[in-house]
This record gives sequence, C-alpha cells and structure tokens, in this order.
Amino acid sequence: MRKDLNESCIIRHFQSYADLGAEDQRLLLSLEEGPLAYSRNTLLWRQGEVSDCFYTISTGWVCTYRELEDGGRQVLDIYVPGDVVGLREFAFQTRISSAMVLNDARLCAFPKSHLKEVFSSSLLLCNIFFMITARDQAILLERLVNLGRRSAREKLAHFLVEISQRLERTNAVVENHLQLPLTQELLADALGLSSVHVSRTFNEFRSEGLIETATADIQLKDIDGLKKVAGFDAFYLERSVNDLR
Amino acid sequence: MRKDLNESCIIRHFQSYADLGAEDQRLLLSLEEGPLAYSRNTLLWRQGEVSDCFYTISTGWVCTYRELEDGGRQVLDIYVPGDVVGLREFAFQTRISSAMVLNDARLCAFPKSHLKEVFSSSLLLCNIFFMITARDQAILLERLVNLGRRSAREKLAHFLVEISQRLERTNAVVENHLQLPLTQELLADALGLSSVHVSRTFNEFRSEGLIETATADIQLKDIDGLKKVAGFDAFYLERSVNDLR
DNA sequence: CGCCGCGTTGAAGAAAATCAAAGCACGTGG
DNA sequence: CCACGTGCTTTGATTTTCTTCAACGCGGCG
Repeated sequence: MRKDLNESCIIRHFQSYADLGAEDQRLLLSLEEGPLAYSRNTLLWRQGEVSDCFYTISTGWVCTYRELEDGGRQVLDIYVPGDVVGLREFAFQTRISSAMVLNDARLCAFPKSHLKEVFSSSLLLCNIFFMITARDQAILLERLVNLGRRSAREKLAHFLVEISQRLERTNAVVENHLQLPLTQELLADALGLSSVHVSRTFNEFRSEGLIETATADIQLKDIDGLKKVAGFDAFYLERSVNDLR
Repeated sequence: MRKDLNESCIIRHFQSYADLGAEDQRLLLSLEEGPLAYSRNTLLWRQGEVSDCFYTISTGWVCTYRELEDGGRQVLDIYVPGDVVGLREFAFQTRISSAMVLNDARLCAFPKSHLKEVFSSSLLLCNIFFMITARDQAILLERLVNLGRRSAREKLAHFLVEISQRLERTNAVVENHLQLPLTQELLADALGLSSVHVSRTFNEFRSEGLIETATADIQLKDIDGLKKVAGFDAFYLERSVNDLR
C-alpha cells in the first residue's frame, strides 16, 4: 500500500511553495486519495452541495462556474494540470460554485475533514494552504478587472496569454501551441461575452496575424502583440507570495 | 496602557465567527494598534508597495481598486465598518491592489509580521483568518458574476441590496435609508459602467419607484423589487461558513 | 463672486448581443 | 463506405445596450 512520493500531485504542487520535510510529505500523502479517472463533462460538484473535499489535477482541465437564474452562467476560473481546485470553498459548509471536468482527466481527491488534522500538525502546511488560496484570489481579481474594464479584444487576448503562462509551469506549451479543450461558448461564459462575439474576435486576431488556429490547437504567433492588446502584466501570477523557505 | 476590550474592532469582528477565549483576546489585542483617524481620499497603500499590515474599520468606508494602464480603474470591493481590509494580500509580499479611504474614517492597523505569532499560538485564530479571507472571496466571486453576466440595471440593483445587507450587520441602515459616501463615478468603476450610465440607471429606478434619493442618502423604497431586478440571492453573504464553536 | 466637484441631460456613435441560417468536423449506425 | 445527426463554429443582418462627448445645473467653499 505504499505510494510513490513522486506520483503525488499534491506534493508536487506544495513543493512549488516551500520544501516539505519528510514528515510533512508523509502526512499529506496519507490523506490524499490516489488519482482517479474522470470523463469529460463530469460534474465534480454543484453549488449548494456540501463541501467535503477538494481536488488536485493530475491531468486534464476543470472549470468552476456559477449558474444564474436566467439559465446563463459565469465561468469563474479554469484550472490546468498541477492546480488545486475547490480549496476556495474550504471555509464554507456548502459549495459556492459548481465545478465541471472539461476533458478526460485524472484527479486526486483530498477530504476536507483531514485539513484540520494537517493544520494542527504542521504550521508550514497551514501556511501553504493559505498561500494557495491567496494566489487563487489574485487570479480571480485579475479576472474581475478583465470583466469590468476591458473590451472583448482585451479580454480574449488577456485570457490567452494568462493560460499560456499558467501552462508553461507544467511544460504543456510547445512553440506557443496551446491545446485548449474549451468551446467558444465556455470562453464566452468566462469572459462575459456571447459566443458569437468570441468567434468574431478570434477572426480579428487571425486576420491580424496574432494567432493561428486549427481545431482546439491555437498558436500564439505574436505573443508580444497579444500582451500589448491585453495590457498584460504577469505580476499577479508570479511568485511574489511570501517565501517560506 | 490597558485598552478596553470592548473598544477593539478586531475582537468584535472575530467574535462574530467564534467565541474567543480570554487568552486569544489578549493575544489579538496586544498586536493591534489603536484606532487612528484617516481623512477622506487618504491612500492606505498602492499596488506594488510592500504589504506590511492590514486594517480593521472602526468607522468610515474604504475601497480597494486596481489602476489600469489606460488611466481607468476597477474598484474591487468596498468595505464598511466592521470589515477587515487588506488581509487578502497576506500571502503576497507586495500589494496587488490599491486602497483608499472614502470618507473620514477610524482604522486599526494590524502589522502583518504579527500574524505568524498568532498562527503559532492559536489554532482558532488561524482558522478565523482563513474564514475571513474566504468570505471576502465569496463576495469577490459574486462581484465577478455581477460584472460578467448582468446588465446595468441588474448590477446597480444588486450592489444596492448587497451593501444594504452588509450594513445591517452593524445597524447602519434605518428604514432602508443608506448613507453612501460614494460618487457615481466610483460606483461606475465598481460596476464596470460609465458614470453617465449609472446616473441614467438611478433615474430609471427612481421613476419606477424602486428608490428615492437625496444627496448621498438613498432610500430603498422597494427592496423586493430591487432584489427581483438584481436576481439577488444572499447565500454568499450568510454565515454558511464552518461553525467553529 | 467664481471655481470646482459632482450629477444630469441630450445627441451620436461604438461595442456587443441577439436571431437565424449555414458550414464543418466527427462519430455512429446503417 | 456513405448517410445522418450532433455539437461547435462561422457569417450576416438587425437591434440593444452602453459609451462618449459636450453642455449645463447646482451646491459648497475659498
């Protein structure tokens, strides 16, 4: 029943914040449930449900969203391999957003009830959990600015650059080719636009030589151009968080 | 040099999450700096600056915002008496947003360096800090939905209802009269609209009998009507957070 | 008084939504 | 292997929503 330490996605993720001692690793690992396969469009949870665990993403993409009264929805965030999803709801008894698997994925569940155990055993781990939610919040905050004060062109350009940078952390970007398992409708729901308008904006970018597309593969031909369009500033993604080492 | 326990705004705020023992109260209090007066338009900090403390609001209003390249800004959140502002940045070395005092106010500073002390001394306090950031995030999330997927009417109505509910916690609402120390331009920057359009939307609400206004005093004549316009659901404000008692 | 900040109003224009139809890739079953 | 359905994208036409620009009003205050 021994698991390979290197196999654990939560430990890999946590190591990127601070070096874990053997004891902390063992503690974390004992509480994580091994990666399970989830198929496209699986609902991980819905808003209002009891919030009993969070997940780390081994492979695949996940998004969280809020469903609106009128049938619309607002995508809150999109998570890529290596990310932790659902920690946001730690302090709530019920989910405040829904979560869906976007393509076939492998996730590790981490029961919430184990967190108190972690907190009382390890100050370092407690701090790291705090920092992950903080980074999550920084991204949310940037999305807020995106939604409130940017045009469709800026929104889309910003999103593409952000995702590409987040993917680079885990190597998934080769020569600026992004494999986005996202429909334009999902993109629209994330950016506060209609899917029709997302399509048109993609058109514009193509005709301006900023990107090239071929079904779910997007090549960012001119990243600097995109950053310029977006007014992109990566500070919010960077490890400007406290260094605990 | 003894301070009156009841005078402390941070203790009052924390008590609303869980009963603090005498020891926890003493610890918190010893780290808080007594309330100071701040005048209207004072900048508490700017994005990019070193993040060294947070504040609890005794009286007055504060907002956080992001300044954009093009001179515009996005107001992220508006804080009212009893709120904690700046805790969001705990995990960052530098501020990710700016903060400004909106009207003459009294604030208690709480040096960030003291937080580790708190964390290592009291598990309960550590948990409460976690919960406050979570609630903050829930509000941010609702604002995200507001910005992404709602019309000007919905945005404004939603904002009015939310603020009125948040003020009720601290008694500041009498017969649905709100004293908002906010210019329409600030409101516009919070809602992702132009100030002109905010003015027009206020007009609509007035002519529909939803509100009445008289310089900085807004009376919500028909709250249920506003809630209906906004599609308001208070779940995100409610104490659905874990009960630590 | 005269300036300044803020709210209001009108007119014109831009940005994005909506509606509707058509195209295209892909998988499934005949 | 082809026909067909389904899900997603694209395109055009039209309408709605919101912005922008500019002017004016109004109250407070030096």
